Amino acid sequence: MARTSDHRVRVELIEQAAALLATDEPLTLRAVAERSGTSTMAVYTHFGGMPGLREAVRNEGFRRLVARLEGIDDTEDPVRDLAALGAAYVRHGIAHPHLYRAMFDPGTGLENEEVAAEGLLRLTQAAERARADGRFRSEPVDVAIRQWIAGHGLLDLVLRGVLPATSAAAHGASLTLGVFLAAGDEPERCRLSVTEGWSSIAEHGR
Amino acid sequence: MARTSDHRVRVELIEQAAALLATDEPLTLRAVAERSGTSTMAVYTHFGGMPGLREAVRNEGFRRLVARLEGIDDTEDPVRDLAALGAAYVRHGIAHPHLYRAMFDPGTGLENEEVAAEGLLRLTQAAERARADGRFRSEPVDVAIRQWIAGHGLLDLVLRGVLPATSAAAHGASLTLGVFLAAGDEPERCRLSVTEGWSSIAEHGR
DNA sequence: CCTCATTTCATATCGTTGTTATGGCAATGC
DNA sequence: GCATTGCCATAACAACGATATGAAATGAGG
Repeated sequence: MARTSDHRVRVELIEQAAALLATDEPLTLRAVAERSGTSTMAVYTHFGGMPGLREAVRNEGFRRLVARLEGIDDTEDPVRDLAALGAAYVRHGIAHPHLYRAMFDPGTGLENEEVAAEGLLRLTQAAERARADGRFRSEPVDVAIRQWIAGHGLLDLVLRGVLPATSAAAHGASLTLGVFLAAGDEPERCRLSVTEGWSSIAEHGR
Repeated sequence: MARTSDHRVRVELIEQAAALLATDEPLTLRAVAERSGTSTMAVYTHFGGMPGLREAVRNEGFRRLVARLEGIDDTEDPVRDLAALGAAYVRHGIAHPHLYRAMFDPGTGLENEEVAAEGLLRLTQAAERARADGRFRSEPVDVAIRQWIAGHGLLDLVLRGVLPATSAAAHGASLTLGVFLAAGDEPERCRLSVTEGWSSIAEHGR
């Protein structure tokens, strides 16, 4: 076989596709090929077609998001950590709107289900620690899913322009607080943990 | 001018477009024209093009959703009513997945912003009553927005197939409970109101 | 070093999509 | 009764994704 491992073209195509999305230009087969310095056939040899390329971009988006979440370190307050993970999720989405939008666009989703589950696992682990500490009574995975739902709903409405980005922090913190209260946490401690967890991310910028 | 008011073709086009979406067929210009018994130009005379038709379908979706919400009658428990509105929202989206998806698909959104605000107003009014009864401390419109965020996030993830539809009720009720707890309601009363409000809708079917 | 199988991609073409141009037709206002 | 005006059928166009075909490049076996 010729060229066993040399994805230079492959990663270039993904990169240029993401660049097109980031600049609001329509993601078209010919545009990606031209900007990558190759021809349209390259997309077919590497991804089998345009849907394959889109899926590759989507997986790249999930990878970056999970990497971002894994950059959040545990502290002795798991509720704070879970709030910090939710805040990082929302801020990452706002910082990379087109990539986040692409992550939830089309079709199947085999590989990205794995990496999405990997990201959700991180939330679940924090919820498990919170339950071990006696602060949550609900099933940890349910708490994680509900915070994901809240973050995704907030992000989706903000990125569609129906809610202003300036209100994201207030709504996000309040929703997180509600999820934790419904899970059984004590109101005062909970409010403190959520405030800490959410503000701990604010500095990071993007 | 010929034929001052006769939208027969207009509503037929919208109807057939919605029918295409409902059967998972691709919404294409020629398909809509053929199924409506007319030609492609009709779409341009009535909607100015394909985006205009899509927007008309979207507005129709909003109208139906708001009509559904306005079918929820007030009781003496505003918290229960607000929960019932959220439940109706989620159930309606699950019952009409393609229409709900179309509502949040493309671009501008002038007219539908009005009708969307009209639907949100209904939630806000219930939250205002809850605040007048001393059960909520938060700003009513914020409570309404947060329940909308939760419902939309849940609906979006369910309709994309990442969450099973069977789990929608449990997550929806828990998220609603959390929003109300974060707004300041008393836990026991709140849990009762949410349970009542959510189950009051179950019978209605679609 | 030569050959040959295999991968990769450049060119050309096709089917389908949304859009525009053109003209006929029917209904309305004077 | 006639011109005007809105409505739509027909046809052509541009752009898109997809496919066919063949040339160039690469690595393995003798």
